Amino acid sequence: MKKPDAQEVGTLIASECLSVRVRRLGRVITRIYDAALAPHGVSAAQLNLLAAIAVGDGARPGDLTRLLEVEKSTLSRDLKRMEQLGWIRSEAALPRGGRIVTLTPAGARLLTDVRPAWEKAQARARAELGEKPFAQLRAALPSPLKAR
Amino acid sequence: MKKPDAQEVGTLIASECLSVRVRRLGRVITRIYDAALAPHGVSAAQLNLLAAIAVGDGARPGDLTRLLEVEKSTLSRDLKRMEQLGWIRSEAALPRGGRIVTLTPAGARLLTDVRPAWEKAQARARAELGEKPFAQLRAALPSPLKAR
DNA sequence: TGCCTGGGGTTGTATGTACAACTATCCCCC
DNA sequence: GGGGGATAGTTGTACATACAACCCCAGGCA
Repeated sequence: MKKPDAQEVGTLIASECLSVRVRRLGRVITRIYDAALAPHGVSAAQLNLLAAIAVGDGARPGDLTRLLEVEKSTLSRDLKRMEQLGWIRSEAALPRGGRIVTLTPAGARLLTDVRPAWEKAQARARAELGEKPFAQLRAALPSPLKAR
Repeated sequence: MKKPDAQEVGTLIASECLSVRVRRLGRVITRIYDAALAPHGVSAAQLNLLAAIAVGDGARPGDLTRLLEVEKSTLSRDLKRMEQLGWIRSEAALPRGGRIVTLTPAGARLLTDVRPAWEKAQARARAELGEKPFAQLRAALPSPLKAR
């Protein structure tokens, strides 16, 4: 028999831990967007990245890591995949081997094509969460664009 | 030049998309908990799972997939790893090849040992987010225990 | 001049995650 | 008593993610 202590700690964490809730939400939300976007052959993560690149019509990888709070090694591989898919292009341009990433025409087309599916996912997420939690969440989480 | 359209859609998604915000938050939060828990050799995801198992002092995998909203194949592999680490045990017990997963003494000890580090992470997350967003988030997201 | 430092990027390795396909069981019902 | 369907789990494959360890190059500085 385990010490009853472990059960208490387990209950505490299961009910109070922020990472439990946030990670669970992430799985649910990601599934919704992935399902809606699947017909276009793009994932939620990839669409996030495409959008971030489109905003400035070209971005430096360092900006993207800060904007999306993603590790540089992760970004490196994600960009490589998207480059192989023909959605983006990366041009060596700056001093220290720095680069600039831009959308290809195919990437730009994908982004506009996908918009209805994205709106469907957004609506679906709102419905699943409920109107009120959706709004609370919106209020609690800063838009990455505002964030810096 | 891309059509300006793509830039508009990109900006719309970057600023309005729920998955962008939630996934970004997930990365930030996961990093905080992982860092705090690292000295104990346990990840945020593993602690979440350990806690869920501890709550009922034993659970069926099917319950865990619903509680954590995780795919059964994901759960299968995560449990396998934790079993190899000696934290849990899984006993064949029920009808349709069903099993019951319980903490080992080592798993129970880990859970209690890790509590201070978890509290540190929780405090750190609150500080990073700010008092108000933290509370809003708490209110918007149901505790998985309540959820069903 | 030659070294150190720091920014920018990739690669090795491991985990977390999902979907699809497959296997194994049990249970109901004709 | 033999399907058929529902339930439970594993395995193949691919992507998202992170940390650590590297490599490259530009500038400062002794």
